[in-house]
Formats: sequence, C-alpha cells, structure tokens
Amino acid sequence: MKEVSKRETILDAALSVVAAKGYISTKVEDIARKAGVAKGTVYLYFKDKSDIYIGLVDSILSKGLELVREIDSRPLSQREKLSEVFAAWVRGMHEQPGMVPLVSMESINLAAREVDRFKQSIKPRIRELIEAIAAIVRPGIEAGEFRRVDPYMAALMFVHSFPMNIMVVRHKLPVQDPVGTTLDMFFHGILPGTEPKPNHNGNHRKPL
Amino acid sequence: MKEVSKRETILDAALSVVAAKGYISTKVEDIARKAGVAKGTVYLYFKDKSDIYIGLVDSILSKGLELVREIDSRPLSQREKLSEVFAAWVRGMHEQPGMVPLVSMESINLAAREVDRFKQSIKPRIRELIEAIAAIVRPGIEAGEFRRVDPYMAALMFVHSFPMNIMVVRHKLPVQDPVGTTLDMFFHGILPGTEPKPNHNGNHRKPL
Amino acid sequence: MKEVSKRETILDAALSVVAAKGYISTKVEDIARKAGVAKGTVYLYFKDKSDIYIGLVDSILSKGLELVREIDSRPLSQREKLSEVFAAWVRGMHEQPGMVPLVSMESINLAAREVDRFKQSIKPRIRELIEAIAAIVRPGIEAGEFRRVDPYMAALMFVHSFPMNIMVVRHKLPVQDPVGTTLDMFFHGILPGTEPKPNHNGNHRKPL
Amino acid sequence: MKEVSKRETILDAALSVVAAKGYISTKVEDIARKAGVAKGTVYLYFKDKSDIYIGLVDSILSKGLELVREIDSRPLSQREKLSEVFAAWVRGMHEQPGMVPLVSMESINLAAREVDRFKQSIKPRIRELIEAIAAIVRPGIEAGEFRRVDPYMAALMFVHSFPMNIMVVRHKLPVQDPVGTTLDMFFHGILPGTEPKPNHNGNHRKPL
DNA sequence: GATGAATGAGCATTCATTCAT
DNA sequence: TATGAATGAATGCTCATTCAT
Repeated sequence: MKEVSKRETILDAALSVVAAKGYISTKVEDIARKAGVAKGTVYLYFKDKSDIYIGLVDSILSKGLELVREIDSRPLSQREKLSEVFAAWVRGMHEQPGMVPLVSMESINLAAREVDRFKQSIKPRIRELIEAIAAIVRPGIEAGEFRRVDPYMAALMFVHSFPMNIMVVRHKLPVQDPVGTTLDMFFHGILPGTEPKPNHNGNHRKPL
Repeated sequence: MKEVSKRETILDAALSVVAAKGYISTKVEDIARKAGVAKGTVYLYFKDKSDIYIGLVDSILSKGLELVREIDSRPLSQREKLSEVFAAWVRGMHEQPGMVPLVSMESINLAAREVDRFKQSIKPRIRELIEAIAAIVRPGIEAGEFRRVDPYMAALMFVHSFPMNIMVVRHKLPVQDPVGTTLDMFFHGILPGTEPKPNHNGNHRKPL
Repeated sequence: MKEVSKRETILDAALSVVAAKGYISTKVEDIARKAGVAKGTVYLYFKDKSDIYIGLVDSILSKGLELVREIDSRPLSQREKLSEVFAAWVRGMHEQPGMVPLVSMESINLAAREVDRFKQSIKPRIRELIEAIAAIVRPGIEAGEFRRVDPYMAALMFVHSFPMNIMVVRHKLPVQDPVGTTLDMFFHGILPGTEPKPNHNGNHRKPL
Repeated sequence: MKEVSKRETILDAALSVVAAKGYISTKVEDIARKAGVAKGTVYLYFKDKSDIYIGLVDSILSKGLELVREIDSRPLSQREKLSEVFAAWVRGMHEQPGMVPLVSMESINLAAREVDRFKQSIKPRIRELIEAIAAIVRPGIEAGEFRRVDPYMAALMFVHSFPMNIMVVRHKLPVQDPVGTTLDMFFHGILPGTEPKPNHNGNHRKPL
C-alpha cells in the first residue's frame, strides 16, 4: 500500500541479515541478495558498508524516538508513559529481534576509520532519544510524581534497562514478567520504603 | 612480584590495543608488537585471534568476580557491599579504560563461526559474575535490608548500570557524582517514598 | 575461434606456471598475473588453490581421453591404435610440457585435507582413461592380435610407459627413437621369440 | 641389537610420517616427535627439511640398489634375477609402504629453491639404480636370453613397472597375481609370438 | 538507474629455522 | 649434544568497492 523506497527495502534487508549474522559477518552481497537487488545497486543508495549500518541504527533510533514522542503526547501520567514506552519497545523487539544488538552504543566494532563517522552520526540520535525520555521524567519530577533525580541519568538508566531486559528474554532466564520486574526496580529501586502497587505476579512485598 | 607470564603480557598488550582500536581493527601484529614479542609467539599462547579476545574478556570478568567475592567477605552491610563493588569497578575502569567496551555481553561482532565458541566460553563467566552479585542481594533481602525483588534481576540491573555509568563519564555528561547518582537510583528507584539520606548533591527530596 | 572462456584462460596460465615451478611453489598470484587477471578473479572461477590443480589435471586427462576415443574410432588395427595414441600423447607433451609432472597419480603432494578431494575428483578420471585403453586392448585380444593378457593390466602398463618415455626425453638420455623403443618393448617384451617388423630406426634385431 | 644411529632413527621416523601425510604436510616437529627427539636435534643431523627428504629418498634408493647388487651376484639366469628383484621390491613395499610415493622421480613438489638441490643429489642415485638393472639386462642380451633391446630403456621400463604394480595393489584392482602379470608383460609384451611358460593363472595362450 | 564481473588491498596463520640454556 | 621457546617471512583467501555495459 505504502510506496516503499528502494532505500528502505535495502535497509529492511540489512536489518534482518545483520541481526542474524552480525555486522562483521554480513557481506554487502548478502544484503543485496536479501533485498532482491544487485550489489552495485546498494552503492547507489549508500556510500559504503558502514553507511548502511549507520542508516540501520539511525532508522531504529528514529522509530524508537517517534514512539516515545507519540506516547508522550498521550494523556497519561509520566510514570504510565515510561511504562508504556518500555512495553512498546519490548513489543517492537519481539517483532524485530534484529534491533537488539544494535541498541547499545558500545556495541560497535567497526574498522578504525569507520568509528568516527559512526559516532558523528549516531551519537546525536542517541542523545535525542535520551532527551526525549528525560523530557518525560522532568515534568514527572516537577509534579512530584518522581523523586528529584537527575532526569538525564534517569533516562539513561531507563534506556539501559532495555538491553538488560532483552538479556533475560534471550537467555530464557527463569524470571516471571521481566518487563514488570524491570520497571518495578526502575521505579522503586531495591531498598524498602516505597510502596509498589500489588500486581498479579506477586513478586514484590510490603516493606518492613 | 614482577614475574609475569608471557601469556599475561600478551593479554595486557591485547587489552590496551583492543581498547584503543576495537577488536576488528586490531591486528595480531599490533598486539605482538605492543607485547614486545614476535607475531608467531602470540600463537604459542593463543589458538587464534578470537581466542585472544576470549582470554581478554575472561580475564576481565575474573578480576571483576574476584573483586566481588573479596568485598562480599568484608564485614559490611549488603548495601554497602554493592556500593563498594560499584565504586571499585569504576576505579578499575579508570585504571583500565580498555575494559569498557568489553563488559557488555552483546558487544561482540565476531565472525559467525567464532560466535559460538565465544558464547561457550564467556557466558558461564558472566553468569558467574551475576550470581556473585545476586549472592549479595539475597541475604540483603532475607535481612530486610532490600525489598523482596528477584535477586537475579537485581543483579542484572546492577551489572547493567555499570556501562551506563561509564557512558556518563565517557561522554562527559554534566552529572555530578555519577556513581552516587547511579547507586541512588539503583537503590531507591525514581519514585518517591524511600528516604535516601541527604547528600551534598541535594538530588533527593521528601517523598509525598 | 578465439572465444576462450576466462576459466580456460586461467587454467592455461596455471598449467604453464605449475609446469615451470611445481604446484607448491606456484602462488595464486603468479597464475593470476600470467592469466592477465587479478588475484580475486581466480577465485571467481575456482574455489581454492587445489581446485585449480584439480581442474588442471582434469583438463589434461579429459584431453587425453578424448584423444584415445577419437583414435579408437579410426579404421586401424588395435595395435596401430595404441601406437598412435602413444605418439599423439608424446606430441601433445611436446606442445604442453607442463603436463608431464601431472600425469602420475602419485605425483601429488597436497596438504592433507586436500588429498581426499583430489582423489575424489581425479581417480575416476584416471580410471576412465585406463578403461578407454583397455577398451582398445580387449578387442585386440579377441581378434588374436594380442596375447590373452589382462586388458586392464596392459592398459596400466601402457599408461605407465608414458612418463617413462618422458623421462628419457627430459633427461636427454642417449636413446634413439624412444617412442618406438618404448612401444617395441610394450608390444614384444624383452624376451626373444616375437618377430618385430623391421623399421627404419634399425634399433631392433632378429631374435635368435 | 644393532646400534642404530640417531640419524637413522630420525630417518625412520621421517619415512613413516612422510609416507602417511606426504612431504608437504609433514612438519619437522612431527618427525622429531615420532623419533623421540627435540626439534632442534633434527637440525644437528640434517641441514634443513629438504635435506631430510633427500636423505630419505637416498636411503630407499640405496637399499634398493643394494638389493639389486646382492641378487645380481647370485647364480641365477638374468631373467630370474629380474624376477627376483621385482618380487623383493614388492615385498619391501609391503613392509615399508611409505616408500611408494617416493620412488618416482617426478613425484616431487618441493619449493622452488629446493628442487635443484634435490635433483643434484637424487638424480645420480636413480641413474645408479637404473644402471644396476641395465647391468643385469646387458649380459642377458649377450647371452641371447633377452632380445637386443636398449638395456637402459629396458631398465627404465622395469623400474617404471614397479609403481604400476603398486597401483594395482593400492587400489585393490581385481587382478590375480599382479607381480606375475607385470613381469609377464615385461618379458613377453602383449603381442603373440613368445611362448610364456604356462602358469597356474592360465593367463597365457598359444601364439598364432 | 541497475547490474555483476573484476579488482586488489588487507590480514590471519603456519612452520622451518635459530639459539640461549 | 640436546632442547624447545621464539622468530618472522611467506601466502592463500576475503570482500568492499568500482565501472563498463
């Protein structure tokens, strides 16, 4: 229905291939084949291989950011917004498991000459994403919904909780409701003294 | 005291080179040169290039684990132990900045055939490390020092807070006392209701 | 006429280089240079170095086999056919001296893991060639033209006489008409009792 | 019982290893290990790797030559001597299968710089061996026991019949009494007209 | 725009040889 | 004599990138 540009077709192919084999093991030809185009065609839309990778991460981050902004505009409490963002990300991860290894900014092992360009391109997008989370936290603090933590740090912690959550799912660790558990710890910490609302998992308890 | 095995010499060299250039960009010859040995010598101690990488991560994790166990044996509260582990890791990171990109389990971009071997070797070590943290959390819960969270998840969150903290330092984000802030959020979450002890940063507030 | 496939071009280059330097000493780059292509191009047509070698031997054996079959179809006595095959092989050897070291099945010194592949590919071709010779011997026996020897053994002896003949030429041994001499011994043996027809070389004599 | 020199110990080890894996695949360390000495020790007795190979072939050829001379001194007909030499070689081959790939002078695929030295050393030994065979043929011709063939060519054919015979055994070709058959063809050729003595195989027939 | 055959720089790995002990 | 840890030259192979069609 939607006219998908060839660039996007290639990017989609790249996502699935890179997800399956990792960036290093992925050959440009693999991506081309998966996208149903010739190798040369890829170079009509991307400067070089790392440009594909940058495009890939950029695309994922853009979608993540879009999601955050959409949810931020809903009439929810800030806490509910964060919960919803997290849940949406996890859902997205299940639909596109390929994005998992891509979300960590440190996860790159590019050739030396590519690293700088990558950082130039991606760092601002990550910061943008974190800012968008911080923009949810900040009014929450103002409204007394959250403690007076550093919003940027809170956003960082939130973002970093995501790959952790993935790890649980990936390695099939025996944790019930990992999303709920992660958010629970994110919101209440591990010290007693907050009063998490009871939930069906029951893996919480009244503080002393 | 100075009696260092050649294997360790090579591993040290590998750490500094890989830290500086990334695994992919690091040539075995770079490592050899840095270690002051010939290329062939490296292959007397390591099967192949990825074996060096495995050795590297393994060594770092071992040191981290050792540290955890040592601190766990001190006469401290469980919370103090966690704080101390975190601070020690951060100190270590400043001494060995190379370890930073290596601590994330997802940070690998090895060639396809190497991935399995890597996971075989490293996964158990990571799990061991997380278990050691969980072994601090668990008695804390029993003693009522912590909420009744899933100890394994708490350990995961703790471990994942580390790279986040690194990011702050790395990118020189304007956060005062990132270690304290990170631990604060880890312990108290971002919701009001716990009563963190006032500190000079003032980033705490009365719960509602 | 001149339309030669690139694969054949490479094979021709490989023949002359391998003939001159031996398989081991031949670098893939040598072959590429000789063929007027880049190193990578060679790998578009051959899986690896030993695949070139297999292709080489296969090609030579195919040509030898083709020759045998063509001659077998001519209206000659079986003995004349064998003589003609031998002479044609020797002529071919003078045009393509490179094939010499390749005709012996034992002449291989490949790396261990390559040996199996080589044998898989080449053994059947050699057997085919020997069978084609045996197919000339067999009707000769039926017709009483040859003694009732084992056709397969006779074919083997015939084939093995070829490298012997080459050796004579190669090392410039002082033998007149080595081809005639070789065939003479192949047909009559060294015992007296057969009556070889006098020929212009005169290097034969009446048996007692 | 017999005081075996270390040089011979190494040579024996080399034979079995080279026989099993081929010259190229054989590492000096393999030979050393098999001989029960350290790698460096090998270099006390051999200049380099190809020197071992030369020593190996030289040793085999020497034994073969010794055998020929011993048999030549026995009170037998020249024909019986040749038969006996052939049979003895085949017996030796069964005891030391490793020698098989080594007997053909063309079977070498040494590195370029080694080829010349090899030929310098080995060619004279091969020629010596062939001369020793020719020295059996020559008086046979004088005595009318053999046709007036070129003795050197006959010797060559004789020597080249050996690897052929090996091939039959190696590849388990369905030939009864390969030694007898080979000698039969060597002595009588394949044409009718000689009168081989009837034997139990019955693979003889009346000449026309 | 699209193709895919051709390119060649780049690198891990091997192993014969040396030499300090 | 004997050792075996250390060396480093040598080379097969990959794959991102180009460009003639």
